[in-house]
Amino acid sequence: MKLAKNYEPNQYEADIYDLWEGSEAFTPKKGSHKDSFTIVMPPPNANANLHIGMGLTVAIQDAVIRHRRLKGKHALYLPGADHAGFETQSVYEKHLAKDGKSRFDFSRDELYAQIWDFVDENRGIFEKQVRQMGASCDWSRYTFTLDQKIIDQAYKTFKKMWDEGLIYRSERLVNYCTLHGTGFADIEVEHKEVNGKIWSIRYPLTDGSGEIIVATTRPETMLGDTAVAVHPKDPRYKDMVGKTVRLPLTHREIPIIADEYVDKGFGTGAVKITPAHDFNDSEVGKRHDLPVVQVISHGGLINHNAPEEYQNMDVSAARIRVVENLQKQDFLVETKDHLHSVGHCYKCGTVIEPMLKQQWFLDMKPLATEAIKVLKAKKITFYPDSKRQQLITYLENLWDWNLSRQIAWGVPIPAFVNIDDNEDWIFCDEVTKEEIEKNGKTYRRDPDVLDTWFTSSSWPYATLSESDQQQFYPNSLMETGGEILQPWVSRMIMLGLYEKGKIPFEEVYIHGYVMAEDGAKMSKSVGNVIDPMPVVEKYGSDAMRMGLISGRSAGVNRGYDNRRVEEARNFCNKIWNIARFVEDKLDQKPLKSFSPKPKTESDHWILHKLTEASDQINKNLENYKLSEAYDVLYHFVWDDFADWYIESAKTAPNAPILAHSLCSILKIAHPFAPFLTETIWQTLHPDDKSLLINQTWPKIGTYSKSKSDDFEKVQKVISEIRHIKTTLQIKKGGLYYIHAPFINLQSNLIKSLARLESVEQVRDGRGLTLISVDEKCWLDIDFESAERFSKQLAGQLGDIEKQIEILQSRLKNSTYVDKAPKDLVRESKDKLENLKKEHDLLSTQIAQYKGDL
RNA sequence: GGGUGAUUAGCUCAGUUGGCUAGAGCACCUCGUUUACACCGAGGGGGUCGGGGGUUCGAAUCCCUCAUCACCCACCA
Repeated sequence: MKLAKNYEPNQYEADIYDLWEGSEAFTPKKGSHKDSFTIVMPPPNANANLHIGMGLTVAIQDAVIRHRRLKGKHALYLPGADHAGFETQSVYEKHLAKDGKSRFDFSRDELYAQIWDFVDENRGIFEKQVRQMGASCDWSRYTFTLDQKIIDQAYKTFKKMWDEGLIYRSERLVNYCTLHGTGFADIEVEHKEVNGKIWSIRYPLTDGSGEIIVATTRPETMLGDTAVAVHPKDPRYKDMVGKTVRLPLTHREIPIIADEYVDKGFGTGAVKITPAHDFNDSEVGKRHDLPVVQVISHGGLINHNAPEEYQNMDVSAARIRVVENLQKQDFLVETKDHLHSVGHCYKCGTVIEPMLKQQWFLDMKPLATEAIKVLKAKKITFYPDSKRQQLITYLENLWDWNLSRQIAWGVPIPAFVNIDDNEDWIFCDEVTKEEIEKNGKTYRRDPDVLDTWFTSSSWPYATLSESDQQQFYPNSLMETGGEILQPWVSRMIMLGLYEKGKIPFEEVYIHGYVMAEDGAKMSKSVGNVIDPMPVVEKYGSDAMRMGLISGRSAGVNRGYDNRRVEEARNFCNKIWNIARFVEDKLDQKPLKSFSPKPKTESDHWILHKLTEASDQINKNLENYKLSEAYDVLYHFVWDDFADWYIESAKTAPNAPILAHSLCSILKIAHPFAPFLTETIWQTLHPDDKSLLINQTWPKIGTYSKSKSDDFEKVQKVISEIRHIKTTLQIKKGGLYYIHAPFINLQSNLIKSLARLESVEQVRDGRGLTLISVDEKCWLDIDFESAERFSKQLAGQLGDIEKQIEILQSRLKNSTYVDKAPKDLVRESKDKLENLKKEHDLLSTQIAQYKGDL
């Protein structure tokens, strides 16, 4: 089989993936933990097609996995999908809305079943797309977050925490979205700056001795006020503490209390306290044992605890009415504009209402403390390291975690309450039943489900069987985007330590977001989301992967750049054509059957360069410098191998060296361009069942360093001549054809390239031609370009003189000679010597050139 | 309010403990009718590394300060 002229990725990619998947290549062999390498894929949401960010995820993770596999590790890349509880349900609700329905038209079980089908369909699409991107995952270990083993693990953990008193049930303020009808964890609330107003309101003292003026941004909540607070050391209000005020509009009598929480400098220094609808107020209320008056319902309407006038109004309407009435009754002192931060539902943008609710909470203190310890001890390496500190800060300020969600799509909370007293809770994992009997009593299931992060936080071990855990836990690398550092990475660390007593992974690599091409964040509502699949179809999966990796470093957000993908596509084609050239010289023998025997200087040089490149790429990949590794590969293959070695090898190709080099290039390029390299490998091993994916990283080649250096000297000469006028070219039959102005240089060059003893000269009006005696090689000298070059040479001479000056003054500086590292000083001296020589050479050349003309 | 990161060529970005004339890709200009490749080859132009100050023999790199832009966190009514 011959390689076609251009690389057309979509002709090969699907077949190649099947070839891999059909073999055992993706399944790691059994072995020790030390000899293994694991990445458990952060499960993408199973509710939608993949976007380009997943392309980057796969590109990075798969490159690392393939590299470790080539290095001889038992590499496991475990794929998965996330049911993404609330996320998925809200996507599905949008589907329902199109048909004019809402989730409240269905029972929980019906809804659950419908979403299950919906997700099942999408999961197929997503799995196919991950395959198209070339991810070398072990599909036999594929895990969905609603698989029984994950649920079992979640219940096991839940029970353990329950038994140890870490999980508790409590009526507390939670972040509540009145539109979605569910509570959230703190991390899910999005704070936005909002231009609001701040109102100052007169609260008259009941004893008629005056008034106190409070400032608030939410006047409607005053319907539920149960106190006014001032700072204990505030002289303005010292005498008022202990008195009571008559709450305007509702006319309830509430006390004035003193609490450290109040900031004397803000507003009027007096704060209204609404324990039912504000987190701070709730804390103050607890300290002072204040009553809690809830005036906003879970649907976001004012309830029966408020005066009738306001009942069933929504919050914003109530606010307007309250302000109007305050003004009418002369309680309003002033209104000012006020910029402040307000929590919003991250999905629908509804203002989050702090709402009193019975929920399950997890006490985070003990878990966080352990996690902070391992983070501070650097037991886990972070790329970039700044993310580690960020996590510590987060963990240090963590509040208890609200585990309850009032949605259908998720893992039911395995808790049942005694229907007689509504207080006696028992743990039971028979969650398919609504009610159970125990000890002659009836218990009803908690209708809520667990926060999706609670189940997915066991991901590093729950995905693995018992025996797998021996080999693959802790995982080697957790590679993920920065947006889930806090909600997910932190919790995996806490739960891993809690359940397994070990860190869940040894290294964490955080990639930045792929932004839209203009640098803005991609979002569905803006409509600038980039779909990776058309990119894969147009340029190939390899080009997309390399294009995303190229020039991108850990933790940094960057826009998608199609030029990078085109660059990578061209690179794929370059490798392809290198393979075609080499294929011609192989004489039908399999690529890997050659052992290299370097003959010429260039042979030694390319083996040296190859060794250097494979070494650097290896080191960069080990340190997760994907972009740098790719860069080394790109320039080695293109500049060194294609532009220098192949060009110089055209006259007398050394097949074993070409074959060996290509063989190595395929291996070191494989992590970046798996499809392309495997396609070439398969084509060049027609009668062989071996797979490139299973080969081993290239061994260090043997070469002579001095001969390699010799070739670099030749390169330098050639470069100089090219600089004069372009063409070092090979005619049919392998003739050199060179334009150049300098006889001496030319003669040397011809000799070094063609190893000739003598040359003949022919001169005409336009220039001078040098021809080797056997007429296999000649140089054509063009006076016109020589003229141009003379100016450049003069410039060059000037540059060298400047450098000499700098070096000389540096070396005259005694502090430099004393303080700078000795080898640096020596280097400077050597360099000065070389520059001087170069200067002399150039001067003579210029003189000679004038003679030539 | 607190924190983090960024600012380098026309564009998108590299530049790991301070040390070769600051790099790449794309774009631009000149040249080339080459059986590996025009998804190509050779060459070229283009940057006072955001401004200012400091430390140092030496700063894109360390410190201070100012400016602009991102992002994250947060219970100041």
